[in-house]
Amino acid sequence: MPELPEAEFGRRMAAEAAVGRQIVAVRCQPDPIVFCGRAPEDIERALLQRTVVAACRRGKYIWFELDRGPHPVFHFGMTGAFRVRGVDPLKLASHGKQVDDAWPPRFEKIGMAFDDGGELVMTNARRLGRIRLVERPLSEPPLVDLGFDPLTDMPSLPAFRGLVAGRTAVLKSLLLDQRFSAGVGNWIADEVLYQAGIDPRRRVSSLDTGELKRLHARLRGVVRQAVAVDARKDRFPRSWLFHYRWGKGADARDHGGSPIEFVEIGGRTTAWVPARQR
DNA sequence: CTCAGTGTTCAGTG
DNA sequence: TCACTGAACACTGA
Repeated sequence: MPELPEAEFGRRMAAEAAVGRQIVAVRCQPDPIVFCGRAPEDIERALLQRTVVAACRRGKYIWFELDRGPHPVFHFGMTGAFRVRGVDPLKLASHGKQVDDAWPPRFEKIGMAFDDGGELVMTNARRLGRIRLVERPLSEPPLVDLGFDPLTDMPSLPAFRGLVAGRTAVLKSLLLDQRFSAGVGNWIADEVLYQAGIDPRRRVSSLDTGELKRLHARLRGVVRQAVAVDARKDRFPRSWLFHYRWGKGADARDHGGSPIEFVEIGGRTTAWVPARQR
C-alpha cells in the first residue's frame, strides 16, 4: 500500500514504536529477494542491540538511523506495510480490503522486538519490497537518485518552474518519475492532474503559467491532505477521483457524474475525466 | 484459468 | 543526457 502518504504513515508508526528503544530481538525471514541477497543472520547481526535514533523518510523510502551503522532501509514495493503490535494498521486498502489482526501478521518479512516490549513488523505479500543495509543514513548520499519530496521538500512555485524548464516529458510520466518528485505513485499522479484540470497525456512543456501554478498547488495539496488523514482512504474528500476510479467499468463516473476514461500512459493505467481535464 | 495491480530496475532504442 | 518501451520481478485476489 505504498505511495508517499502510506509510507509516511508507516514511518510515524515506526517512529512511535522504535525511536529511543533498543532492539532486543530480530526475526528475519530467509528471503533473498526482499533482502537483496543478504542472509537473515546478516540482518539480525546488524540490528541486534542497536538503539533506533530516528525513523526517516524520503519519497517512498524509509530508513532507521541507528546508534551505530549499518542502517536499515525499507521500501514497501506494491504491497508492503509496517505493523506495530497492538496498534491499528491502515485497515482499508484502495479496494476496501480488510487487514486481519493475526500476530505475527501474514507475510511478515522482518520482526523487531524492543526493550520496552513493543514489536514492529514489516510485511510484504508480493515481495516487490526491499530491505537493505546501508553504511550511512541516506540523508546525504542517496541510495537512489530522488527528486523533491512533496511533503517535506516542496519547492516554491518559481523553483518548481525551474525544475520543469526544458523538460518535454508527458505529464503523467513526469509525476511518476521518482527523480522528479519522490513519493508520487499512480493514483496520486492521476489525482493531482484531475484536480488541476489537466489532460495527463499532455507534455509539461505545453503548460501555460496558470496550469503550472495549478499543478504545483494540487501536487502539494493532495499529498498534504492524504498525509493529514493518515492515508485513510475513507477520510479522503468525497470529491476526489480516487473514490470513483477503482470500479473501472465502462460506466465509471466521478463525483460530478462525468465519465472516467482509462488509458495506459508509461505502462500504467491512468484514470482521467475528459470533461474536466484539458 | 486469466489478468490487473498503490512499484522499481535494467537493457535497448532513438 | 533525456525520453520512452518492454520485460522482468512475484504473487494475491477478483
